[in-house]
Amino acid sequence: MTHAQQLISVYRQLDRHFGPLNWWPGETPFEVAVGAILTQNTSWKNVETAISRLKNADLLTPQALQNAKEQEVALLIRPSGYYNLKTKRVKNFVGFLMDTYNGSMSRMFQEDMWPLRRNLLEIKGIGEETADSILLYAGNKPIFVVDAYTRRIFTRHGIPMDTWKYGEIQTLFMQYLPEEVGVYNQYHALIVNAGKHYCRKIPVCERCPLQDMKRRQ
DNA sequence: CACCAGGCAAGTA
DNA sequence: TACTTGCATGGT
Repeated sequence: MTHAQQLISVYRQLDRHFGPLNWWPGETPFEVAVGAILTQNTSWKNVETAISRLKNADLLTPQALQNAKEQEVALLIRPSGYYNLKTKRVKNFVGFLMDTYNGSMSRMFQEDMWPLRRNLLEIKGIGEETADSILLYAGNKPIFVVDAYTRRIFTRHGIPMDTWKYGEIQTLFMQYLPEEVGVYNQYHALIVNAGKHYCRKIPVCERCPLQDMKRRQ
């Protein structure tokens, strides 16, 4: 079985199991971007709480966040963990958005995808996964998001991605999948769902939808 | 109690 | 280039 066939096979199995997931949970592109930063190495449940608290304080806009004091933001996003660090990271992104695009996400997404990705990566606190999550789920750009679940699921099912670089994994998916936003969107959402339910560090493999694949580790 | 969660940057060898 | 460490809350 080639890598291409495995990627397609996993997609089909997970898609049949979970159905359409319609990611990302978030009402606006800006909310999606903030969520992408807050969820770094943190459970989504905690991020939901933090996002709700920002909304209730009317701080979930670029303008409001830029004007807010660090201490106020930190207090509100406290449930998402690393709150001092993430306050700076969110403000770094907001500063870029305000300075470059007058706070407009739609203006930002008028840029071409790869140049914009390079610019996002220059922001302190935005790495490859966060940048790609913003591009795909806030901007509907055709880029594949790689995360810890991707490495773990495919390592356990025969492709040892745990030792691969981010770009190597991303290139594999983007080579062998149709270059469509809908496919990249759904695939990463499927992987996160599969990871949460069946492929945590402490494995829960009994009802794994990928039963027929050879499992390692 | 220990361990984990939809990472990232900075430091060291 | 390839590790290691700090960052922090809430759930299992």
